[in-house]
Amino acid sequence: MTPVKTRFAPSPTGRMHVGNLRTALYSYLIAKHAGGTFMLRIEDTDQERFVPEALDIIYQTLKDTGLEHDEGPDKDGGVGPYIQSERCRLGIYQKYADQLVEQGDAYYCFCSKERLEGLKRTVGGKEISAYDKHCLHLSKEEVQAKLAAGEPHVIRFNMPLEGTTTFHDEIYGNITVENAELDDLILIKSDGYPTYNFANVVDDHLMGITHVVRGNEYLSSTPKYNRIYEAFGWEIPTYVHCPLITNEEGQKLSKRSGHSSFEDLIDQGYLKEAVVNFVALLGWSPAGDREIYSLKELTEIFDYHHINKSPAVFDMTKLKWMNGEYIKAMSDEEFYPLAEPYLKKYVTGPYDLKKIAAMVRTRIQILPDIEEQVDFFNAVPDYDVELFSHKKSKSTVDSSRAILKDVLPLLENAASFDNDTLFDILKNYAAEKGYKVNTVMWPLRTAVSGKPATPAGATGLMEVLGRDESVARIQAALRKLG
RNA sequence: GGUCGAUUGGUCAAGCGGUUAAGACGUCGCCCUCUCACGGCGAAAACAAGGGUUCGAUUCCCUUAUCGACUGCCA
Repeated sequence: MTPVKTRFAPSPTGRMHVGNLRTALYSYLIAKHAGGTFMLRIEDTDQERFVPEALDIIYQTLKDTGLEHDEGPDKDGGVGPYIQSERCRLGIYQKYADQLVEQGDAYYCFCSKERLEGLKRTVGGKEISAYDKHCLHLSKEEVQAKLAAGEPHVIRFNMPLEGTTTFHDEIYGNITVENAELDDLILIKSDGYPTYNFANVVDDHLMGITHVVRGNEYLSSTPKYNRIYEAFGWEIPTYVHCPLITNEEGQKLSKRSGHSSFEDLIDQGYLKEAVVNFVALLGWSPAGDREIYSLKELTEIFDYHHINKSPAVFDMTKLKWMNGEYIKAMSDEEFYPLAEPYLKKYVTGPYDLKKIAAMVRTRIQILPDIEEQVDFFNAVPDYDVELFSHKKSKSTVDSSRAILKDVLPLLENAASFDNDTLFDILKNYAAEKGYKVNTVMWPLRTAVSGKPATPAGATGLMEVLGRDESVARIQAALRKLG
C-alpha cells in the first residue's frame, strides 16, 4: 500500500473559515493517523481575490492549531513548487492542457463574453448556462489563425455526451451522474492561469496525493474531475468529502455570523485547543462517550469512516462549555498568563491578580467572562439594600445591620487578614450568637462586593481586598443600612 | 428549472433488521456549598411523512416534503 498523503489547499483570500479549518484538521488527521504526509499547497490562481496577508493567516493558523505540515512552500518535499502561481509560471498547467488538446480531450475556445451571455438562460431566478461546444468544431487551421492573431481564448475540456460517470466517495458512497450533465469546463483561463478544477487534478496527481479531503460543495463537480483523470490515464485518488458546517439558522457560515473564522473565535476569547477539539467533533464522532481530546489523541483515534453525511450546526453554546472545560482543566499557573490581560484591564487596584485569577478560573467559560466576575474589585457597584435579604441564608436587612456592626471591630482587630483566620473568627462569632454561618457571611460578602454572585466567599474576597478596603466597604454598607 | 446530496430530542451525536432509541451541550429539579459557580444525582425532550420489502423496520427500497450544494474565465 502506498503511504497516505493528504493536502490542505486553501486560497489566500482572507481569514481561516472554520469549515476550512475543519477540512484542514480532517486532512491532517487522516494523514497522521496513517503515519502519512500532510502537505500544504497554496491555490492562488484567482488573481482577483488574492489577499497577500491571507498567506500569513494560513501559516499562523496552522501553527496555532498544531496542524503542522510536512511539506509546503516553506518545506520542500521534492514535488514543489507548492504555490500554484509559481507552478503556472513554470508552464506546468499549460503543458498538460496542451496534451489534452493534442489527444482531443480538450479544445481552444474563442467565444466572446457576449456570446456566452447569449447562452445563458434564467430558470427560477437563477442564471444557468451550459456551453454548446461551439469552438470544438473549429478546424486546426482556424484555431492556429486565431491563436496567431492573438485572440483571447480559454481551453475547455471536452466532456462526453453519452454514458454515465460513477465515482466513489468514502463518506457518501457511490455517486453516478449522466455525462450529458457535465459541462465543458474551462481548464485554462484567458489570463493563462488554470482554474481550480484543472489545477487541482494536475497538482494532486503530480504531488502524489492519495486522499483528497475537501468540503462537500465539490461533490457535484467530482465526476468532471474524474473525466480529467481518466483522460490522462491517472489513478483516481480516494475521495473524502466533508459535510457542511452551518450557523444556527442552518445557513452557510458567513463573515456576518461573527464567528465564521478561527481568528474571530480567538478574538472572542476562545482557546485554540478548544476550538480544534470542538470542530473535530462537528461532523465526526469517536467511539466512546468522551468529548475532550487533544490533537495528539485525535490523531490516534481518528477514523474517517465515522465522518457524518449531514451538515452540522455550529453551536456556540457547546463551544463555550468546551472552552470552560479546557480552562478548568488548566492549573492556576497555566491559566494566569491567559487571564492576566483581562485582569489588568478590569482590576486596577493594588490586588493580587494571581489570587483573583484562581478564584475566577472555574467560573468562566471564555476569557472575556472575567470582566463581570471581577468588576467589583475596583468599586462596589450601586446596589439595593434589599440585596441584604437572602432567604436561604436567613439573612435580612435588620440581621445584616446588626451582624455587620458586631463583626466590624472583630475584623479591625483580626490578628491576620487571611481567609482561614477570618473564617475562624466569623465562625466562632456565629456560634456564640447562635447564627448560621451563612447568616453572618451573606451580609459581609454583600457589603464588600455589592453583588449577588462573586468569585469567592466573603472571607476570600476580604483577604484579597485587604483590611483597610474591607473595613471601609463594611462601613459604607452600614451607612447604607442606616 | 436540472443534477447530486442530506433528514434521530432545541443543538452535537451513537445506532448499521429485533435496543426500555446511548452519551454530550442547553433547559428544569434536587444535593453539596460562606453567594454564584464547580462537582454529584435526576427529569423533560427525537427516528420528517406515506407506501412497500420482511416474522419484524430508525436501520433496506420507492414516493412526497423540507433543507443544502452544484449548475462561474470563484474556489
